[in-house]
Amino acid sequence: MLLTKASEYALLSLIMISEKDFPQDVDTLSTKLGISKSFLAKILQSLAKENILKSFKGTKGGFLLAVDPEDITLRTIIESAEKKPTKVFECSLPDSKCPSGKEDFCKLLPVLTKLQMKIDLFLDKITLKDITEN
Amino acid sequence: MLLTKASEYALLSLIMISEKDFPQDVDTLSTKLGISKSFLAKILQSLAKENILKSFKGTKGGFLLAVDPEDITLRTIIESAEKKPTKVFECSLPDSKCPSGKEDFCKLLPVLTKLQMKIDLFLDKITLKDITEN
DNA sequence: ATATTTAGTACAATAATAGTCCTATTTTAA
DNA sequence: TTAAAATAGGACTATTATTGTACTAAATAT
Repeated sequence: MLLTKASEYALLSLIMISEKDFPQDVDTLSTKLGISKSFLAKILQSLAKENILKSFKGTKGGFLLAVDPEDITLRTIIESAEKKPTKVFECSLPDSKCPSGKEDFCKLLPVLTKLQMKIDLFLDKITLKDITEN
Repeated sequence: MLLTKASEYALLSLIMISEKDFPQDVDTLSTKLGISKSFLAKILQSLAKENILKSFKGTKGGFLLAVDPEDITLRTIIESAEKKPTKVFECSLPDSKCPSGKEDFCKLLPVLTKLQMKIDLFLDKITLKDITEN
């Protein structure tokens, strides 16, 4: 699976947060989604660290979008939630064992890199606005 | 990560197997790749079960391609190795908690389904022949 | 016959994901 | 100015998926 629950929860929270113009707190959000409060808190904190969300402590605190929905791409959201880029594949063999043998390039890498590029392009093109509007 | 080592090893093995016209045994293949013999055996057995490979027991036994390289798609190989379709995402929330709320559809699903379709299309289009020839 | 090789299953180890818990800090508002 | 409400952060635990091992059975070439 390319995306984990961290991304799922991040995206669903962002949809909910973007609908309001006052901060949504983790307790409210996690209750609405029916998921763990602490886990969601960690995820939203990651999004805040990456400047997708602005966080407010204290009473009436919570999370607000830090930027316009059209400036937040799916890729940014997902990479922030997963705390690493979403990779199709990572070669695990040492060069010496690559069956490409004499030829000094891997036969697999070019095709999988092409797929990676397609995915990245897609995730870069879709913004939170695209998801929420309609 | 979309692909696990099972797919990586499956693909690399298929590249090697397709280069020979006599059966390649697991011991030889695993040694060449520098990976676990039993693990690779299980993977190749999966491929045989899905009729990607033909297996031969006994002395001089091993694995051979069961069909022409141009008839084996990346998707078939990967799904056989992973023993399940490669999914971008699987919704884990009950409908009642989906923040799409009143509207009875998920805002996330359409966009992620579109990505899934793009990936599937790509994996269906590439064959083992495309990978091996160069 | 026997050595070689795949088939199959049950098990074990490791790693990634998902989730919990506690304490500290900040902020609002009574 | 203090109490309550919230995020911040880190350490820890639990669960699940991946990766790998071990063993036994079945088939086959020589």
